[in-house]
Amino acid sequence: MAIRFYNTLTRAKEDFAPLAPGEVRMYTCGPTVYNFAHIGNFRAYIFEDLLRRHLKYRGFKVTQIMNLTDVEDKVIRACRETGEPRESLTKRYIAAFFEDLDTLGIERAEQYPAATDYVPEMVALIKTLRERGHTYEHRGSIYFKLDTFPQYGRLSHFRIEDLKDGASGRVDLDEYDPESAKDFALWKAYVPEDGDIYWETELGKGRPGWHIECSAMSMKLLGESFDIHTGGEDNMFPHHENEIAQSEAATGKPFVRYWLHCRHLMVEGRKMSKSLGNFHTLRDLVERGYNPMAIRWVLIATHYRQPNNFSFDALEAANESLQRIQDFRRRLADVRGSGSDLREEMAACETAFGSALDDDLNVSAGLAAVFNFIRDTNKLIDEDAISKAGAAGALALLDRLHSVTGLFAGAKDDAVPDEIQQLVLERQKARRAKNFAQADAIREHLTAAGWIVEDTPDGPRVKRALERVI
RNA sequence: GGCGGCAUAGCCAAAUGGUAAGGCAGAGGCCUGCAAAGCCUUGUAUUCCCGGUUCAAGUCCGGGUGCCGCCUCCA
Repeated sequence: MAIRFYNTLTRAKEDFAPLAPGEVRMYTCGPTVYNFAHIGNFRAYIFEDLLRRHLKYRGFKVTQIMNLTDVEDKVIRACRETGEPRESLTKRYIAAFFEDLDTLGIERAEQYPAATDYVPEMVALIKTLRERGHTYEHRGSIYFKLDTFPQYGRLSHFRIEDLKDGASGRVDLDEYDPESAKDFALWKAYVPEDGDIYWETELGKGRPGWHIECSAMSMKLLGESFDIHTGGEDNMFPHHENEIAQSEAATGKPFVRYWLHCRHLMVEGRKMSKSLGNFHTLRDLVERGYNPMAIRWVLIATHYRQPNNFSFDALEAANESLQRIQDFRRRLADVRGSGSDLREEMAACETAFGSALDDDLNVSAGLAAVFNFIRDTNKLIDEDAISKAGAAGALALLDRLHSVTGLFAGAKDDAVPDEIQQLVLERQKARRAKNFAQADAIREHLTAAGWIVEDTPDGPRVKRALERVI
């Protein structure tokens, strides 16, 4: 069955076929590096991670580009307020961003171009637009003239005349320069507030507008037409709409074939906001002792086009689910007997999982397939009806599905320290002597140290308790 | 004011118009010295409310209610 994606452009699920067979070129809108990213940002990055991983799982060669916006109003404001030079400020937050990606097990894109490294490309693109009559100048800034691009609004399904100037409250219309508030800046003339953040170019002294970087970098690195472009739903308008206008007006070619947008994250049923006190950066949660993989689970387990309700109850549930998977892996690793090689069960699981993901990344249905497999296989393990090869195959299956979801890894640190092992042995001795009081005391001691003992027919098994809330 | 989306059990969350997956939590049981893990059983689910279409509606249509996103630089 074909892979299908919901394309914002057509508002329908479409069969996916890349321009070049076997190769997918995708551009995923990245962070503005003026602050630590919050978990809402990471919902988008994890959705994009799932997308690239599933495409790879399906055999595509993936080239993913994610931009780093290191010059933009908020960056400049942060520099002005802190007095820190732009270079060092953005460098710090870029480093933090990559740390966060690692924390959540997000695979690296092929390239992370920074906007400031592509100023010449942006200038060239703006010059092309100027030559083609799509721009006008106003007080040294260069704007895109929307009425030269009649297709404007095709992605967000907005009609220009329906847009209400300033309705978002973000623009002070009295101070707004262009001929129409809907025209957007390609190049912004230098103002004193910009400090030392400017470029001397053929377009004058100033800096690029926000939207132009994505057009310039994506077309430079992926070609004038490419397969997939993603972002959060808020990027649909105006950012992506403007990218389409800039790119297609400049090249005359279709810019992007599949536009995928993910819905926002809510926290405890409300929109995440500082004033509601439910605003969380990844770092906050990790510092508070939450398991990063449980965070990944919560962020990934809801279909990307559904609003995802992040809650601490859900985080706890995700932690338990991870524990269940790790226990399952441990049981498989201990299988020694003979019996079923699980061939049919594994095929059924992987088929169900794969077709769920093929269907617009329906990860919830995919997880259900995995849990069904886990339950059925656990039953067989209880009955001692699985071969060693079958258990090894099941572990290999989990590894394959892990490559898509990043959720099915084994326990990170299975090495049991000698002193813990010693206590386990002592406890076992006490149990053999029917000295259960002592055995239980040792067990409590182990639990306090973060280790859980399970008595099995093959003897005691010790595992580390998963990280959880402190 | 305009455009778009969502509402499924205590929580999280799936479901080509064909009779409501899965996870977590809770309850009972098997197993266990006791646990843990695992398994079994367990949720009358009025699928937000009111109408309608249909042999059949969580799903389609209309009207409410609530929430979310966008309307110039927020994933």
